[in-house]
Amino acid sequence: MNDSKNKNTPSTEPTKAELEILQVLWRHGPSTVRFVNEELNQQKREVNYSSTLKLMQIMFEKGLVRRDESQMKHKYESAVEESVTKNLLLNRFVDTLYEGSATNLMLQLLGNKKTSKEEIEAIKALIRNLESDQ
Amino acid sequence: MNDSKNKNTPSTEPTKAELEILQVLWRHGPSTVRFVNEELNQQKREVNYSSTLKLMQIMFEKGLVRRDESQMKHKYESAVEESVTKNLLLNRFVDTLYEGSATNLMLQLLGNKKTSKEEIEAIKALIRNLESDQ
DNA sequence: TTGTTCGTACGAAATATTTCCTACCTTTGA
DNA sequence: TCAAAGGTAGGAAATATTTCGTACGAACAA
Repeated sequence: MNDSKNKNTPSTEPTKAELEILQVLWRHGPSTVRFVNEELNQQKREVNYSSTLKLMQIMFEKGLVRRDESQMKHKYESAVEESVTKNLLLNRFVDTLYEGSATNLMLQLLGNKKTSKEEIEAIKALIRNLESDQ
Repeated sequence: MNDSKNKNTPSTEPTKAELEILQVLWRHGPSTVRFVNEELNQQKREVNYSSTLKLMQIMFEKGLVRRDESQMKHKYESAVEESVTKNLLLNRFVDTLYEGSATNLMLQLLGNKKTSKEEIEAIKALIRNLESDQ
């Protein structure tokens, strides 16, 4: 089944390369292939224009993006919501690595050297807000 | 460069299937191929014995696992530490999806429907402990 | 001893994903 | 008008990953 009409949930998980493209679209809104390609080259790595084009065409077929073909330079935009997609990936991640337990992930995060003191502070503040809201 | 001598950091990211095998090894310690294969079939999905074997041989070449060949039934064990590997994957995940910000990930996690009330409670408790420790 | 079971090794096929070449059309500027 | 620049489409190659068939040796039971 293909739920390309469903604006939210990607029927198929975006691959790594597809995710990079989605990020550009989420950040910049409707964009041409050339723009996306230039962003990728600038932000990530060398990619040939036609590679980006092909990928975006595939994403179109999968329903991951919509496109406006009224102009020659097609405008592509994400067909899946950022938060929903990230949530999906996050859940999958937590399921496979932390037995589905967000707490386990948290523990890892808080013990993680890459998580700075400021980050931990921010997280604590976040929790305090949640607590007072209740 | 191949750091298979380094007990901790995988030189190459484990793939999805490799990760499944590592999980079994982490949970059960040194195991035979047959045991791992049976675990996978029970916990995850149908896999042919020789597929599991092949994968574990590849992991051996990559230095992801060590093996004891003194018996005919080789015993494999993880050559990469669970927490280190998970940390690596977690960091990569946070980098690609949340601009490297653990806080951003937290926000997503706390707003996530799949994260139960109990989970959130546990996280809060966790933070309270951290606070009082300081 | 001999056949059956269970092990390893390894090539190769099957899939999934990514990259790029090439054809061909449209736009634009000299 | 026409060449150059820039678009799309799509096939096919290149890679990465996963799966499995098959050969062959060791162990074991009849």
